[in-house]
Amino acid sequence: MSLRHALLAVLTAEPMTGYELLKYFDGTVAAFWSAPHSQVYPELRRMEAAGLISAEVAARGERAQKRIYSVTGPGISELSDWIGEHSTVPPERDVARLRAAHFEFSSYDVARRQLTAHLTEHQERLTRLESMVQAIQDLRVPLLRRRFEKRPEAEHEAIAAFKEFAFRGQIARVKAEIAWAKQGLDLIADLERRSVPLRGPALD
Amino acid sequence: MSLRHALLAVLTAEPMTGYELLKYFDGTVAAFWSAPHSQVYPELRRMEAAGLISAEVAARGERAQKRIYSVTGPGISELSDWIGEHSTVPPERDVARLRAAHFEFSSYDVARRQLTAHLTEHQERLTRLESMVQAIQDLRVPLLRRRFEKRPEAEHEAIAAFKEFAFRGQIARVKAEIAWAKQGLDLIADLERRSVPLRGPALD
DNA sequence: GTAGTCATGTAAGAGGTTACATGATTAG
DNA sequence: CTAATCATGTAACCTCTTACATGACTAC
Repeated sequence: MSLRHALLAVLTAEPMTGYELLKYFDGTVAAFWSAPHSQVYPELRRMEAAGLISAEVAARGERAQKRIYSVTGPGISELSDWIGEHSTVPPERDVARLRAAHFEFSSYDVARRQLTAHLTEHQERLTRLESMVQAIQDLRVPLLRRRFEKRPEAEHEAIAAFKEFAFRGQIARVKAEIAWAKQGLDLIADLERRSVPLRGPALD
Repeated sequence: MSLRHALLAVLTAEPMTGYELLKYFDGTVAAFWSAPHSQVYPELRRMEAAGLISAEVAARGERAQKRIYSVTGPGISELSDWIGEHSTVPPERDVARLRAAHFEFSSYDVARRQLTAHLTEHQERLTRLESMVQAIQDLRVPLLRRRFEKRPEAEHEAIAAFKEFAFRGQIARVKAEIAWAKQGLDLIADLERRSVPLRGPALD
């Protein structure tokens, strides 16, 4: 149940509404975790019921209201405990790899299209991730600035370092995917040039 | 719905029972996809109902029976179509990274323990994956040999190449994880040596 | 006989996706 | 006045996890 901890983690930066939280889930934090609003709003209610966060009902305009959530003491403890928990790596479920392992049921054209899509998708991801790391270094990340405001200056270095470290992990991963896709395209080019036959979708 | 295609992919190698399929899911194929038996048996029944596989009921001993599944023509088509389908990369959900991004709520000791666990877990994976690649190259993989027996020799090269390629993708990924964990341990050593304070789980 | 393997299920519940749904506020 | 944004829900459905359950066969 990590959605809960992802939400807690964001809320430790500053109190905010579910709606604002969702924007961070589509932006910065999405690199590690994301969730649709249909999952976030009910979870926030449950977390409130569990005492991990508290809501302040504020007015927006004349009639409308909004709930601004803050992390409570028990919420911080919960987050802290979770950081130290032992967790087994979840079983692999990788569609791209499963496909690639059975490209012989398709054609060189189809395989090339899949790998090209994989490549461009991860190249785009890489660009986003690298600009995030740059933004962390330049202290241009709003959420990070809020964190800094709440904590003594001596702690700032470690806070930023861990964020950057996490993003560097994602960068390493997408770079590995990019290299893999390129290798695959090379492999296909070679097999095709040498006219190595594939099984294809032939009925039997 | 990729469980279905993972099962189809394995069954194309040779007809087998759900039980045997599960062993492959714990062995070779587990590097890309895995599922518990409680998910596999019902799915096989559904696939049979959909005409993608057919079951031959065979006797085991005097009283007991078993169902040996084979992929049908429509099953091969389904697998082939799926190879070419466009699929969006699923949203990231990475507990290790989410944790690492918030290590400041913990202690250097706890962070080190998490990263060490990450490191050793992926080192073990690496060993397994590398021995799998070796086994593919030496043609010591039973499932691959069955595939070869069913296909003309000219196709063997591409079949093996795609399997190896897929495993190399997993190897690249775990190597990236290993490097990341090491960088994290270095980072922690440096911060700790310089006595950079962390927030810790302090209640506020 | 008994432990290990072969073989196959059901079911409750957690977590996640997708679609349906509503309404207020604000900027142009 | 109208479109975009703010704000929050419900519900059906699918996938996956975990636990409960059963029984035959085989080697010792």
